Amino acid sequence: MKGISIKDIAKQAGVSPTTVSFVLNGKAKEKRISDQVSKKILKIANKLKYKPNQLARGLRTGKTKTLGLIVEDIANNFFANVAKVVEDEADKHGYKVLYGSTEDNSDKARGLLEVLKYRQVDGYIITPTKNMEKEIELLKMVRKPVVLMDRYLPNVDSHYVVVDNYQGAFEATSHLVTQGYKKIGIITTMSDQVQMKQRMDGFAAALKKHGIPFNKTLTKRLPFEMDRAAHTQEIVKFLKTTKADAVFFATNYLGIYGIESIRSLGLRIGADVGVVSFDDHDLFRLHSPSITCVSQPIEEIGRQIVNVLMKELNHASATSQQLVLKPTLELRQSTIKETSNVPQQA
Amino acid sequence: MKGISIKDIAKQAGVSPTTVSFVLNGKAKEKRISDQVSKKILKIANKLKYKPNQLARGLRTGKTKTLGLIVEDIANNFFANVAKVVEDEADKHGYKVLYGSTEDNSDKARGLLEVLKYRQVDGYIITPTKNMEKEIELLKMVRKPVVLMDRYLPNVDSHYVVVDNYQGAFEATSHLVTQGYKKIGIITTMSDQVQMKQRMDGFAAALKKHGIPFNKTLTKRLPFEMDRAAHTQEIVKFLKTTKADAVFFATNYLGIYGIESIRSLGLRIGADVGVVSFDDHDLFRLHSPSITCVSQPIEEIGRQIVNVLMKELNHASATSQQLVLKPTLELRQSTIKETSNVPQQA
DNA sequence: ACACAGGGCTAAATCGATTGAGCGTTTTTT
DNA sequence: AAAAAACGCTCAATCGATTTAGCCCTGTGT
Repeated sequence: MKGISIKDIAKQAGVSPTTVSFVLNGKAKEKRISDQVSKKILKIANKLKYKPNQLARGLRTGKTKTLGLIVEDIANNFFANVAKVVEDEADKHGYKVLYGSTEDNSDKARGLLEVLKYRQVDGYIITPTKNMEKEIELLKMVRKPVVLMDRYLPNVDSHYVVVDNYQGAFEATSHLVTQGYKKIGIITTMSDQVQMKQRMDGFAAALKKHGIPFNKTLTKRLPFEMDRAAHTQEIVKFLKTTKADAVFFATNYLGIYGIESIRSLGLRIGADVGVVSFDDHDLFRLHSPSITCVSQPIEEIGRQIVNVLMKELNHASATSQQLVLKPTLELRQSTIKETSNVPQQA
Repeated sequence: MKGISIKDIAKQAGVSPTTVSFVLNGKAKEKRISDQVSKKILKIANKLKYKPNQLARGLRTGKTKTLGLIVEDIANNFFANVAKVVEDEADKHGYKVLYGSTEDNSDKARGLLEVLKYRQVDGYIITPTKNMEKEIELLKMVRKPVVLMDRYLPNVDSHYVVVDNYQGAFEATSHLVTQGYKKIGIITTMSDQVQMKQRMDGFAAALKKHGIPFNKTLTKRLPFEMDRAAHTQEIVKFLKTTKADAVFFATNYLGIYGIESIRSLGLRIGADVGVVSFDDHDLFRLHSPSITCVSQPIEEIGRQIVNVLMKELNHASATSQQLVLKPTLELRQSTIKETSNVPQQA
């Protein structure tokens, strides 16, 4: 039950393993192997359904045809969807994907990197956590292609694919203002990473532009590692004490917790509390009222990530590719203040 | 920037690579290596932060410490959550996970298996598609541990971890009946695989038990590969023509499409059309009205899968472990017919 | 007729770890 | 005191593919 090896082919063709290797790697011309022999080898390889042993090849070449995908949470809608696109795209290039979730925990992230390193993945797709600068630089040093996603590290010159978080938050917040909301709060994560900072900045800039003073008490930052109950509890407290009439939730899971919290207070989404969340989700689309959100172009994010990575794997480019894709503001009912909020199904 | 190898340690310790290998593999005693040398080697290995090259090791031993995870759709809530638990659990045993989605397409599944095979994964977690009997048997033949999930193949004796689909559907349907619904339909997939068959059977048995005749026109089967729009279109058509007063949706995505469809018709979920879906989802929990569903114990599913696989990897057992976990019926508002359906937030 | 240039292919080293066989020394057995 | 066993460790082959160096042969130029 062993696999077919290059030796088996060599034996059948009456040539050396070397020749077989040359032919199967498309170096027949370059290595001046005759067409006769070439064809014969190809035919036999086909007949035996030869598949190169990736371990052996990897051992020799250092290439494993494997990518490492480090996300914040593979169970999260956004990351799971990206993971799917990434898998699909990677597959087109003959790559497989090893994945792992950081839970936004730097130690876990470092552990993952460690494992992926000694598993010798060829390239990395990383949702970086705090203080990962050194690790990323190290990967650059050893010439391992890296593409950051969802966020990047301001002090590290690297490839990345993100969305325009500032713009997304700005539009979302502006929308809240133009819809007539006055006391607009933001609920975000403890993270002081760039994507959150930008969402915060976009939020603040939108308020400023519309002449609304930025009120620090209307800001709430919650740690990722808190559980659902604690999250909703905190959000409820926030809503009660601030009496905000609209909230911008800076990630999808905060949006979900937020909906839960607002409803548990008996407040009407839209009419009593305007809601916008970052990221789209089936829940946002189908909720009553439906939830306005900043939607990320997931397909394109995934495609571009792999795209950049493949370019690097083929021949490292001198300059970093830094793609900032445009998010879309999905206008829905959760930001309608005026009309009373009649559920669709009534 | 090369990694530390066993040779480097050997050199520093002034012993042969063989000795180092023995010590690092815990065979010091068995191979009668002195404590002195053992400790020295261990110390050096630690100092140099030696990490074995998995490729080399795999090439020699045939073990890659990698698992293959084949799911229907990694972007699907259920599978993504299982994937996360699987990754966590596998990690505890030093295993990494390669994943892939079948899209319920046998050819894609076969392709994935093929790739995983020549990547020499040590064990397989498979959500089988139609007609995969031969492939699974083949894996058994070559003594590769396999655990099926979500569904199993009736004609193949293999390990699996599933939920009691019959029971779940039975309870869900019984619940609909006792809530006063009379014309109960089921929307399921084209798949004639066991999990769907059992859900169908559980559905039918519940009707029968309550003296409701099974009406074939109240059954709708939709192909996985259809897109969202086509799905909702079909469901709308079904609802219009059958005038069903309740529907059991056999999977989470069908439930989601179903909610969309019912609402687009202006019908009230619960009051006009009772709804139960298989699988839980944030959307079901937070929808207005909230959606009654059959919830699968995801944590335990993931844990057991890895558990069974690890047992196999250590020493193949003679008998197949076939775990059927109990799902939970989450009672929510979508199956309340009597009271008019007031959204929570009103 | 002799050097030289391809042409067509192969031997052997290599990647890093594992492992069966075995070698010299000391200790125990009888 | 000779034989057997126990010690403590190493040699070299092996996994499968890649790759460098180079061998032998034929044909060309001078």
